[in-house]
Amino acid sequence: MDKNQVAQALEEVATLLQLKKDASPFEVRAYENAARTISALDDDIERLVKEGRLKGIPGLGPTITRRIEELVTTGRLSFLEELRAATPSIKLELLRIQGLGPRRINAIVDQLHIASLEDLERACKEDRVAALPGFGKKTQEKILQGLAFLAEHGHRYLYPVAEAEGLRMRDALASLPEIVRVQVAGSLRRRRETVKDIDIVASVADNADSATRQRVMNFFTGQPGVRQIISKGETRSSIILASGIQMDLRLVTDRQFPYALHHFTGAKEHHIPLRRRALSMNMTINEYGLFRGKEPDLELVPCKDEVEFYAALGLAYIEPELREDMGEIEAAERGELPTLVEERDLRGVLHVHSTWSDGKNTIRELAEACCERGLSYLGITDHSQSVGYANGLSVENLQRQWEEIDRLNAEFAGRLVILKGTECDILKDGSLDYPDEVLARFDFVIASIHSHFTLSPQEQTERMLRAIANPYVTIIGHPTGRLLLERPGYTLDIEAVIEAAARHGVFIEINASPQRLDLDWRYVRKARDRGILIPIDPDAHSIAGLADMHYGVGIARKGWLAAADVLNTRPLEELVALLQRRKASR
DNA sequence: GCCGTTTTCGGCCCGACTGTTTTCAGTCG
Repeated sequence: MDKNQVAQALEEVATLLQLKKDASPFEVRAYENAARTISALDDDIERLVKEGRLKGIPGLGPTITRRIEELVTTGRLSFLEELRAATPSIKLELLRIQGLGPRRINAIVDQLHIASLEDLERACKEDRVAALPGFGKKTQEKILQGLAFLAEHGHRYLYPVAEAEGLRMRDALASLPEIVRVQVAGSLRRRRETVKDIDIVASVADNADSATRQRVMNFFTGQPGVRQIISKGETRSSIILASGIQMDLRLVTDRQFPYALHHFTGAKEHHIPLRRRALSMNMTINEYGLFRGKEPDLELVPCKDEVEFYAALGLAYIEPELREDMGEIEAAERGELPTLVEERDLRGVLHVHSTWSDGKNTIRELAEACCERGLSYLGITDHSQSVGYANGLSVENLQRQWEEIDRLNAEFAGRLVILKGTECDILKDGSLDYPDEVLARFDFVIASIHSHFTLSPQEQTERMLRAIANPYVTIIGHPTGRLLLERPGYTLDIEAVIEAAARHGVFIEINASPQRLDLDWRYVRKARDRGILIPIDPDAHSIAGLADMHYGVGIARKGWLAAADVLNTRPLEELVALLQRRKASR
């Protein structure tokens, strides 16, 4: 049993607990905290349990420690099983409906004997929900809307969709004379791989009146493409856009802006320890300020931006991408946060498809586009021979492609170097899709899985480990094969993959395609800690696809990567040396 | 359920908006 399974069980306990009628919100939080604590552990959970070292970890008291020990040693958690047995599954389903929390869910299910979403819809239409104490017509109508929304948009959005909407609204608001500062906040600013809603924070002058705020809110809710107004006040309004995504605007005075921006950037998990820290320093944090002292003698600690905000708490500035309660506060305290990689640090690209396989542009067109982007090398990696659907290259066609690359390199000399690469399939048994004598002739080899997704976790891991051990493999492509919001990755032991890659000197890519963003940022940091250099690869199938590097950089930053941790920030000579060192070591 | 250099009991991050109320509960972020 690994720590993620333990964390998942604790999270499930928290979810089920809050649906109990006499639930204590603090008990719920205790399990949520414990789940986070466990997933942040560096040590092996089974060893910690065996050696009795769970005790003393902050956040794990006697009860939860006992429960974890039971789970790890027996593989079962009786407390969780009791909770599951006592909680109708419909209550869990209803949690996904906006506006329905534990209290209302209990009232609905227990008093109206609702067993399905269809039951609930019928109860609403028959006015039985509105008749419940504490409910009314409007609540019932909201529930109906929530049901419809869940049916249509019960999912999250890919980062680029949300980013485009967020920037469009930010720019529209910035054009208003009433607005002093405006910025996108929330999970979008933290560059999460998917986004549920968009938060925007804007400021008006410190002396702005109510009418000014109303004008801004009218503008916001009156934008083209607003499908529905969920709520509208003078400091907060929520809308649903035509794309189905929800957008919230928070309006504050300009003096409050840095605090509000920080507050609405989150993550909630980052705020909780930060506020605890503030309290220990005789300060309190809310969205309107950082205050010293206690009520009623609160004194604002002036901050003109977030840098000063963190400084007031004795911390180095924490970039939004890092605000996930993954150790960033401790690192900021010690002054050990990395300087995160930026797009302009990238010197070249290594994972690009051309018309030789399933790409839309010729190598020449791609090379020109790279020059325009100021890049100095381009790795062409068309698919290998067995990938029929993607027009994979036979050995014969490879030879012709290499001749073309040689000609183009002569033509582009001094501007760009084109490297001969391949995205070579990892076959079912872990062998590669070209013979060794062919692999030996590439400048570099990306090895990827594109078939047999349903092998057992053990088989899939062994398959991947065998590929990593192949001396001609330079980079592992999209290591889990996930497609965000579509399908999970193939099940394999990613920690074992990282371990093997570190041992063999193989790089693991961040596939920058916004549908993939694979390696996941949570593992990027682990790979970095094991000394693995990470290429940020666009997996471009066209010139436009080169721009996806932007999303890969976001994930690299979330994974704490500095420029030095990224393979393709290296100048050409250094990159070639690194690729050859790998060759020489076999 | 966890925690403690004011506390082993009584706190636990904090505020906006909505709707059903007539002073507040529920939900959300």
